[in-house]
Amino acid sequence: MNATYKDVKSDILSKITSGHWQPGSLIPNEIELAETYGCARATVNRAMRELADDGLIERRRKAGTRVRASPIRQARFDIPLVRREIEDKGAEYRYSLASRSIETAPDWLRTRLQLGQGADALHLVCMHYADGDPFQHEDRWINLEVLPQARDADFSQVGPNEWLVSTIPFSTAEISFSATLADRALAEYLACDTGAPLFTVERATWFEGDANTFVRLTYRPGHRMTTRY
Amino acid sequence: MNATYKDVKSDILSKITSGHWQPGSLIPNEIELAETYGCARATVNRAMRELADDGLIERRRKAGTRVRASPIRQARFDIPLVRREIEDKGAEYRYSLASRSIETAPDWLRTRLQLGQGADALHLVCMHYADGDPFQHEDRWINLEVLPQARDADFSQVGPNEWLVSTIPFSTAEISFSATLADRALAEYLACDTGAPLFTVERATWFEGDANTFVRLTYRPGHRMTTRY
DNA sequence: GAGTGGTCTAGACCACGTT
DNA sequence: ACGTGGTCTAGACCACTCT
Repeated sequence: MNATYKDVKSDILSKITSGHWQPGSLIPNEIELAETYGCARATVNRAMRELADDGLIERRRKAGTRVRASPIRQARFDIPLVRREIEDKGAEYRYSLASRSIETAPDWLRTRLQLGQGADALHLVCMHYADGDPFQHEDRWINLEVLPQARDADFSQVGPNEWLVSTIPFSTAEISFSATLADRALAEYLACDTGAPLFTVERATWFEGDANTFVRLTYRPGHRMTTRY
Repeated sequence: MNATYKDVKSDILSKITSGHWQPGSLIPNEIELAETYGCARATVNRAMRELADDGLIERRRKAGTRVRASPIRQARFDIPLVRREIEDKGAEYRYSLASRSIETAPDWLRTRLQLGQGADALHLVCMHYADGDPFQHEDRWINLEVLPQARDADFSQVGPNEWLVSTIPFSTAEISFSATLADRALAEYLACDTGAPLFTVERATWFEGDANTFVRLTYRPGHRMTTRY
């Protein structure tokens, strides 16, 4: 009696994980569950909605609620600023700007960001250090048509990431992970051997339909991105 | 008037993304918002709760609700079965078992899974193909103390992943991504050059406190994992 | 048509944390 | 102490979709 939505959720969850309710099987409807747990239907509804969001059950009007046959496993990763990533490990963060130039966007970038022909872009290469050791190499392009103020921004002290976050805090992004080989330039930046396998993150972000930046982040050898679910 | 929680959510969202409500600023409380939108407080509450879940706002009792200064960026990845990953691309899936043996768990595995000394583990090496081309190499260890039935399972037709999902459908996991170099064996399995950079996923899963499996999945060169947020 | 989940309401009480 | 969000309730109506 007087069950909270958390009580209901965890009880149903345990019925599922224990195998008491088999994958694919039908779960009692909300009214029955409300009676079972002695609570309001809205309380059951919230518990069930969260379980559905977590990918454990599948709900359809009229057809009812079923335990997912093969649960949708999803992992969530926090995408922190490099500075935080480093400082959270208790290391000292240092940033440096390696190069800065204004270029007409190369073809691959125009394709990636859907830019017009001859569009100007600010090209930055930066390094992020943890306790003095190379941690991450950043190769960034900023769309000057959308962000003309980047032309006058000073990136020698503050990284473009932090500048961007304060300039356009909310945007949609496409992010992708892959493995790349250290070429000679990268090897020098990251103080590793040429040919080392490097974990790489690429991110393109948009704000209200316009692409504003593309960045390729390459981590020092051995870097791992970890999460639990 | 008669606003739904989706109306409220998207209106608040646009006030944030447009910069109308600056990062760090205080949002009106639920009662005021309910009056503004002409709906019940519960409706506003649901909208705000979802925005908080999405990492856009920060809520604290008594202190009120604020736009996050630096939004928590989080990406969600679906972790599909390889079979689905391949079939969803419209390619034909093929599986093969390369080796199967029962071994005492090596030290690194015992550490990773917190196994006792001399624990037996089933060691499987498998390949997953897309349209006949190598797609993913799977190096898996299954804890036989927890899953003794794996000893008699036939992994020649069905991959261990699918077997595990149907055997212990729900478990917690630790997953990590990295880049590794193709050694000679991997290069042969994946039909690539030795020294190629390979995207690698490692996953350890637990069920009710007991580790049941550890797997290292290595993708063919050039593989990317992509998502939007 | 009918059963199920999806959502809204008006009100209530509680839990937390700031002041 | 008090203001805010967190949650619950009992009831209502609606939207979807299966039969």
